[in-house]
Amino acid sequence: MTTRRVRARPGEGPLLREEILAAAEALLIESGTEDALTLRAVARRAGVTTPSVYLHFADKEALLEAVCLRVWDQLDSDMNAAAARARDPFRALGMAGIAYARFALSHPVQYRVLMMRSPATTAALACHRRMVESVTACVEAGALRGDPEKLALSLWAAVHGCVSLLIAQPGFPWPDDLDAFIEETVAMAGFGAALSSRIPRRTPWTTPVLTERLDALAAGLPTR
Amino acid sequence: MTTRRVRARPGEGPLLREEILAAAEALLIESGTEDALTLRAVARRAGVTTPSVYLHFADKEALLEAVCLRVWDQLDSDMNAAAARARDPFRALGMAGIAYARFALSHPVQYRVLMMRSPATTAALACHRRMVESVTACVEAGALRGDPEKLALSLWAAVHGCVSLLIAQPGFPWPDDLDAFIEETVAMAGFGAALSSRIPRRTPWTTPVLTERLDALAAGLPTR
DNA sequence: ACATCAGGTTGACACTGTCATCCTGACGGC
DNA sequence: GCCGTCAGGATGACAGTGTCAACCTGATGT
Repeated sequence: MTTRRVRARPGEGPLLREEILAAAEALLIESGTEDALTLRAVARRAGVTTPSVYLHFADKEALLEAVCLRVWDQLDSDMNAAAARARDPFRALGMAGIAYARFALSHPVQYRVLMMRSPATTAALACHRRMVESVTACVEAGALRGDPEKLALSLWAAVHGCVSLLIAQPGFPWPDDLDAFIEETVAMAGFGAALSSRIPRRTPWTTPVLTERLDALAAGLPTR
Repeated sequence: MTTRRVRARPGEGPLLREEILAAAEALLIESGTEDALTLRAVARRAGVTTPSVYLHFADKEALLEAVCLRVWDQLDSDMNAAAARARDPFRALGMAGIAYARFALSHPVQYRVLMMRSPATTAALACHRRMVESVTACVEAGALRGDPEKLALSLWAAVHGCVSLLIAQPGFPWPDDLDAFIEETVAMAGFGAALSSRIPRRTPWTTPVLTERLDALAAGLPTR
């Protein structure tokens, strides 16, 4: 214990909490993995003994969750800002999806901890709620049809799967242009929701008919 | 160490490897989480001392990966069997996607370990390769257009995201009918790939036009 | 001056992955 | 029948982990 932290004065207790969070966040970002987040390393970095962490966090898991939730507020404002750049609700939905992916890739450790572990449901609920808002606007505008809750779930799953694989499988031979891949996945999900929500399940469509209609539809769209 | 395992005779060395794998798999399934897989628990269950595990596995991570890879062979045959139930390639693609989701939900621990951790890329490669095959058939049949590799990635991402969220967020308020949710997500991805692959990026489509065309397309499809 | 209590520290416990070292029993050669 | 050899393990130990009960300490209100 080389440099010991000066003791907080009474009433300034929560001050240490912030220092611990900052130390843990730095450790997480520098190492790139949550395995490096040991209580001893965090305490040493905060200039405090190990058990002092328990004065502000119930256990290691609570600390880890608190650290990762720290960046989560930015997600909502990111998605809002991105959606605001398009007045059309359906395009705004796509913008929000791309913003979601960018956010996840900007905070890979936090995203993995909160979304790929057992119960970090509060963060997941925030994601879903935000999605439902954008989807509801699209339903009201007529771009999508059906239950916004379920539509949002499927759309969310698609973009989550994209960033989830990118984060968890860095050794995979991903395409060179990741931005393009993300955009294409978001587009697939959006167009898919628009089309699929118009086709009742158990509809006896056949692939040749579908192919012909899709070709006709695409041919009728304006080209740049 | 109550019941000690009878020692294997020379030449029967790999026999213990299977017993360790079986013990580890049982531990994984009974507990439902990989945290319960400690080397001591595995060794005790196999009737062997702890360091003996190192005779057959480099370290704990290698054991965990080997255990989870044990069920992975079934995925390929599951998807093949499901795809074979439809002669149409595009419907077969959907069947394969649903089979993928069912497999993942049947082996949640193994799926999480192999797909939501840092480098288990061999399993991911197997998934992707299998997807590319189904997608290639759809491209040749005209249902999808574009690069099968990228199309497969986006489709895979969608279904992976779906099961990934279901596995990692069990506390989330999911819809009652999970099968329907999975089918809808797969349908969204499939229809989305079909439509999106026909619309070049940066196409200046507008939502009202798109909505009108989609409604017309859906109205022209046969009803049951 | 004194009791009080927030804000820590000390020391320990059980448990983990991992390793160097040693033992043991079956086999082949003579 | 005997012995060396080597695969197949067992022993004991080490450093590191999360966690907790017990203790200390210094500022503050009175």
